[in-house]
Amino acid sequence: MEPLYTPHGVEERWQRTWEQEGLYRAGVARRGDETFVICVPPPNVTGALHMGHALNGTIQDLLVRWHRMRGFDTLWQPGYDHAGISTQNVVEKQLVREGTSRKELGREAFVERVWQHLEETGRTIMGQYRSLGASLDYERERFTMDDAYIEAVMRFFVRLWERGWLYRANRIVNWCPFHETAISDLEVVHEETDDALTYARYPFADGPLPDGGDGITVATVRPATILGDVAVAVHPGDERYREAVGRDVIVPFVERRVPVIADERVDPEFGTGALKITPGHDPTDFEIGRTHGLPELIVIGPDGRMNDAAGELAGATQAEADERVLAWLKERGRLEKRESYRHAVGTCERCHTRIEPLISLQWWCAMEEPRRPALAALRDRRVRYHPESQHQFAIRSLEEIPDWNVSRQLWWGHQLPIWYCPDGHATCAWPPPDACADCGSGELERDPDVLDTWFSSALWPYATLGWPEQTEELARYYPGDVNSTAREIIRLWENRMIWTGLEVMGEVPFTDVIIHSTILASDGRRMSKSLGTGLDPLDVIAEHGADATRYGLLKMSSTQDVRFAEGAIEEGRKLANKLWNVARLLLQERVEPAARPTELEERWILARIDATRAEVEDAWARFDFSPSVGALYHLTFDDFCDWYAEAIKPRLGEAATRATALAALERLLQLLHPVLPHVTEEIWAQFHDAGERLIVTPWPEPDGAYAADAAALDRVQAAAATFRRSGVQVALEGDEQRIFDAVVRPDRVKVNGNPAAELERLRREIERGERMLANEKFVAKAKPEVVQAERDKLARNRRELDVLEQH
RNA sequence: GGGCGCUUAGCUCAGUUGGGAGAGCACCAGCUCGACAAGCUGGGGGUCACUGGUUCGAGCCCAGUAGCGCCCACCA
Repeated sequence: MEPLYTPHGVEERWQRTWEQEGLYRAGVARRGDETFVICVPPPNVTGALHMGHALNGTIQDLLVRWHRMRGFDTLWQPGYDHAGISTQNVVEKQLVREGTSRKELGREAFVERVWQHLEETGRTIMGQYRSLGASLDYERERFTMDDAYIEAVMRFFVRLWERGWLYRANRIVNWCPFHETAISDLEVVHEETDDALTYARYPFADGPLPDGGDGITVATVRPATILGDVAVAVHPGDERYREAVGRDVIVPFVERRVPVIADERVDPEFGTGALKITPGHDPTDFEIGRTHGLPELIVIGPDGRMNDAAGELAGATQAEADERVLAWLKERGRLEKRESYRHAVGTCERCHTRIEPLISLQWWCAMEEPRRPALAALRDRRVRYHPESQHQFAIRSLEEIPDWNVSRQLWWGHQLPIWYCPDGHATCAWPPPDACADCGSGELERDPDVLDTWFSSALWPYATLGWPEQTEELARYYPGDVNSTAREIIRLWENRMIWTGLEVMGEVPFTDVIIHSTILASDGRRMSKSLGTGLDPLDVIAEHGADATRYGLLKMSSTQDVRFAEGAIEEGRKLANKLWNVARLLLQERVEPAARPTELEERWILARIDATRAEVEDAWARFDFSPSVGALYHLTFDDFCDWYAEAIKPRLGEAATRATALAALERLLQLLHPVLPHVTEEIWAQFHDAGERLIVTPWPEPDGAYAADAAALDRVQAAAATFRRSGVQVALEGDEQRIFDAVVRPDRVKVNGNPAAELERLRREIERGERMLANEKFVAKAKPEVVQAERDKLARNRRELDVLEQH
């Protein structure tokens, strides 16, 4: 064994060994009927592991390794998501670089091309999980586009249809002109953009008002949409426009006569307080239009250009149309002013093209009914989000959930199981129907749209187990236990798994959802490729090792945003190195590990290990990881190495001492294994056969045999501190003196303390205690045990002061 | 605009029901003792963002202020 532990090579070797020996398989170490199931949030096939994945993977792996050791039938389900729009986006951009396009290729060839792309790049992600030491059951990899999974998606869609929750409707949607598809609100990202606010004059159609007003000025950032105006709206309480409401104005450029209406959704503070209403191209206007029964004019097409309804501007880009409209206004003196205006504009999260709000015919899933059982489950805490604040957020999200637009005008994804006959009847069925359910026509054409990619993700916990087939695995492993993910996925994924799980299986898919921290760059900014603040976890692993990376990530995780701290990773590396070296000390001559403590320090370390076991179990059960790794660090460095190993050094030649030491080391390695799987397994292998791997060894049982000794070293440690600070030895007896001599080595170590400073410190403490106890209100009102503790402390300090003063 | 969170040592962060301000790193000093490209020991360093309040007692509870971050959001 080398003095410096180097993870490289060691970690890869164990990752291969564990997998080859089948130790990642579900149920491998089960010793009872209890199951523990986590499914990994399926990463996008196109993506690469980022720091969030690494933290999430570490948390899940810790829980899985822990439960595996506890004898649970453990399943950690891996897989990928086809990531509809993201994947299509990547391939489409490739095609653009190659000088061709999706449309040139045609749908079939394009989908073929996507599959090719996945062959090349898609399968690298699991390799990244392997590098982290993630003990997923890799043999069970699932993909949302596998045949069996497609079957599940189709069957689920038909089920929703049969429930009467699916409907087709024209609504305003977020339209991405690049991908030419609708996307959900959750896929829109708002970006600050510099725009111009144009103030345009709309004259009254029937001449000036009695008070002399001859028109209304409205403000818009998109002059081209003036062509689609069907009204001008003002706030009902706005005195400025009291006379105008009910009259008509003339829309510029198209010279259309439209009414002035009153609606309280108009903000009288903004612009002129008058809003032009364009139901075809603005969500608020759409709502107002529907309320007032206004026509819905569409002047911009799916490609983002002006359409035929725009007359002479048909085919123009919006920028061109803006110019033409502005020129028209200017010529006629209707352009009041233009001012620069910075505001948030919705863009497609994948291609960052400006979103075009568009009225479009889409399939929707009504949410009123399906959300109900999920809401009840959250309120009853049959599912709990951690931390609690996220639980509240999840509930609010379900309370406010809008109907779900499930159709996408993409080519990559699950095509809707809906067929239309020439009469326009829609038949929803799977397997594909032979005839129209309404008229019996055999001429059926399948709806070209595909499902929102999150539709298939929503089925992940049971579709991966074989649903809709009633497989043994589904019966055994559903419902699962824990799901762990990032905050922004709560509405997209978590809540949807909960309601679909309740719908299909009648039970929630898991009982706990861990919403892990977001890891920010070390300067506090968001980690992102475009900002150049991203950090590749594989680089961190390459530099410090997977164990250190895991330790560091767990150490960092705490509140919802944490800064990446390399120091935390370095701490993990030091812990692995320390463990390695104390093992070198204890394994110099091999004996059979056996806990037969005869000495005080031996009972003490066993008690300390057991106390830490309890502490760690408690923290992990609460999904609180950061303090637990700190406790393990303290146990290893301070208790195990600095006190226990030092105390037994003089007796290391005795086989019995080493046997107990190795038994203690075994327990230490077991506690550390879920955090640092590789180095612990590597050390374990130094004194165990291949037949007994640490990864599947039983987690230490509670062992209260030495609990009384947990505090036994307190006096020795206090004496050591006094000696080191002052050079004065407090009298000890027997074992305590022996341990003191072994650890402190008073005869060989020069004291660097300062007796005067120690005296002063003690006097200050005593004075403080006396002051508190002299306070009648404190003595009267504080809890009795607190008062007693103060008295004890004061007495102890006085005794120590006596000893010091005598020297 | 709404929600959530943060503000504690030079840096990154812990501080569980209110009762002696902590860790790791960095820095300074001493030691080298049977493992530790290091380790061990000790030390310096903090108005716990600010202002009020509750309390015998507040980093912790309450109200407010300021700054920062993330998420969400249809002010044209």
